Amino acid sequence: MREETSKEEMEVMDTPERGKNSQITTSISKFEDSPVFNFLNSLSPIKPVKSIHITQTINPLSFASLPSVFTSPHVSSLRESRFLRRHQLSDPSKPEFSSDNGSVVERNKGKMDTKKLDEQKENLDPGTSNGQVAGEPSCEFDENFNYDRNSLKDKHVAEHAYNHSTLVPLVEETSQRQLYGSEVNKEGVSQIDQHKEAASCDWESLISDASDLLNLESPNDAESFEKSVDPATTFYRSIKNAMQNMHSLCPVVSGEQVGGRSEPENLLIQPGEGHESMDAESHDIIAGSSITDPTEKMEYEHLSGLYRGMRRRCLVFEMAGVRQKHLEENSGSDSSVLPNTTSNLQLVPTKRGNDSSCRVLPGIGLHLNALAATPKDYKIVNHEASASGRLLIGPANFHRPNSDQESFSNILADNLLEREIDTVENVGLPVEDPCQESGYMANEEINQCSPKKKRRRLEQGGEAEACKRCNCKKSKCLKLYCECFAAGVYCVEPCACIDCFNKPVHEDTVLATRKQIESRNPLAFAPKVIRSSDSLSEVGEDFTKTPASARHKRGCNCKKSGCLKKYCECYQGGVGCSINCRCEGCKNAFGRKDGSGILGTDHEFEEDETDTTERAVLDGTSQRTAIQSDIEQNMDSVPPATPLRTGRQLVQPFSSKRKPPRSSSFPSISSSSGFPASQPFGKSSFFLPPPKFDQHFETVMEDEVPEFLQGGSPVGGIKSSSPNRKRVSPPQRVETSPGLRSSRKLILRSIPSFPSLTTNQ
DNA sequence: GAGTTTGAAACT
DNA sequence: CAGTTTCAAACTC
Repeated sequence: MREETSKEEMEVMDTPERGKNSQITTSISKFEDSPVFNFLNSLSPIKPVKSIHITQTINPLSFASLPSVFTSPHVSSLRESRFLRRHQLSDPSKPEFSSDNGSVVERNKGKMDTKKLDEQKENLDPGTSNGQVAGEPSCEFDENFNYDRNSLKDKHVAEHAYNHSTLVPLVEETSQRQLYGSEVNKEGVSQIDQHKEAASCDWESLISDASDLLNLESPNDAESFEKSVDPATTFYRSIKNAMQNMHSLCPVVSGEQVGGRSEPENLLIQPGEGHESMDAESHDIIAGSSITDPTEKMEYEHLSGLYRGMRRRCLVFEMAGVRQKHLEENSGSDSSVLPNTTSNLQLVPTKRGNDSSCRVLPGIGLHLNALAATPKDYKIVNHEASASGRLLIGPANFHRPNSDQESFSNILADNLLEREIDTVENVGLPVEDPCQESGYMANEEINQCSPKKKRRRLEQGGEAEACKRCNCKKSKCLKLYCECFAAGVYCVEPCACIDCFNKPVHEDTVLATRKQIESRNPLAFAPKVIRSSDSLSEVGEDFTKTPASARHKRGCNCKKSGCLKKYCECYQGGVGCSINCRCEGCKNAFGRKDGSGILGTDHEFEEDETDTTERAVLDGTSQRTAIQSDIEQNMDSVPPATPLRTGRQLVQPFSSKRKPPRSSSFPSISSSSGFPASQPFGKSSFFLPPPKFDQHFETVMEDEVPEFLQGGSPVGGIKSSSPNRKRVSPPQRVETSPGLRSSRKLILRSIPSFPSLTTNQ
């Protein structure tokens, strides 16, 4: 097993070393062929996998890594990954490294000195600074955990390296550097300590840089990184130089050679490393590989940010009910990778009321919880729908990176879309970001820890969640009037609500209320805006389209606003009006009901949704169609049916498939967040709500997960049921519209299955 | 910051 | 299902 992992790692490392890998594999194969090996194999149920396995294992590893990421909230997977990278790879070239270091340092010390923090804050954007600072606490554990892991790994590596520096093919200079460093350390413990100290110091100094980097997000900060790193960097450099010299002297060092020689050693070494270390490495490697590209890094960051944002409140929400389970489950599921993280999250003391959100993390919102609860679901969701991932926040995040790049890409695309949308909005529409970023940001960020505002936006849900603040005076924040509640998040300090019951303290009440609402409208907490992943990815370029691609499940009922103001949920969600809308005088900039809008016809939307849903579910395109059709059909009959996702089932509580009134629309986020039970997909939770852009995200997110819902297109179906029915009625399915719809029809036919899904609830 | 407008949510 | 009321956000001043 280990061997495989090591191999995988090697592969991951990719680059020139592959040749090595081949060699290694050969050696391994020899090893395997040995009588002893055979004997062992006979004893062990585990069949010896040859080099081939490696590839497979890699994936698993990646997954494992994901969870870790997931677990770490604020810091977000990114940091962790980065962090790991650093330690393991200690790749100076990467700017992130510095940031990671910073985080690491903090971890080590527990917390940065207030002064340092302040400095960092100053350096950082207000939003980011807040997020980091606030968020750090929550993340600390995770970070620490990672740190430990890294240290462990480093130790292992060092040892191994020491014996067989060549063994570690990892590779690249950075990795080599570490190895060398480790070797050096071995030579003298004192040296090691010194190095560590130096490193720590560097880390600290780096932290600020890291924060800056984070803000900047510029991938190419190697230079800055180095500068910032000074001590550590210098140290590594010296080591590196020495290593290079060594290499010059001894050709062996090259990965290939190493692989050839040490194969056996490698095997041993890896095994030696604890699972954790393995995971960490894998993570690191993965991260490294994934991150390698600046663009990728960016994406990563975005995602992480989103996740971060998402986590906050939603998580909190669920904490109440689910927490315990989640904790257990999470620990269990994630445990492999991040057991600590979960605990960490929980542990993370929330500084504020908001903090509760942080706490929540562990619990996650109901939706989230549901997701968390069922790891399987997670995976599914993740893979299938990025959206779900969102809700899940954690999960989604995780998955994306490793397993589903597609989802990842989708997410990224979503982000892009959001951005685009922003641009669009700039053009005409108002952006809500301000709230999020400005006011909420701080709080939210704090909770989330994620510095990046963008992410927040992206995470509609997150934003919504994060940013959302309510002002409820009479509803006690226990009705959908309350944005927080609707989003499935607890109210936080920023909220100006009166007699608020939407707090962790009143979990029972909140949950009960949610159930009631869901009983009425299963989709009440579902994302309001559904976006088809397809639309995103496909549309991609045309942000104009993108908005259109997404739709409001229910549709709006605007009469005076012309769907040009936030009063309009469609507009607010950054999506065009669709057939489902009953609006009068629709002038929605994102797309008019009549189809005159940017996007074009509602039909498209519908299609998109269906597509998205399908995609989310199937990944496979071909399947999609079938599935979509099914889904759509289901939707008609049933809500979103999310057959796919188990979560859906939960989500769908709404008994009546159709009925789900509009609910289908709800903010995915909310749905997720809030009432977890119903919608596992929490995904939506991320995005959903209000947020305009966020919504986009949400929509996106939703697309994936919600897709189910959508798929459900249900929206339409649901819508029909919902108050808006009028709009709905036309509902999509009917297909008044030409071409696109026709497709739908087909889909509907195929559908039948759904009902069962919906039935679950 | 107060008041108005708006449309969703909730209620009948 | 339709109509009305309630509510809080969005908006305006």
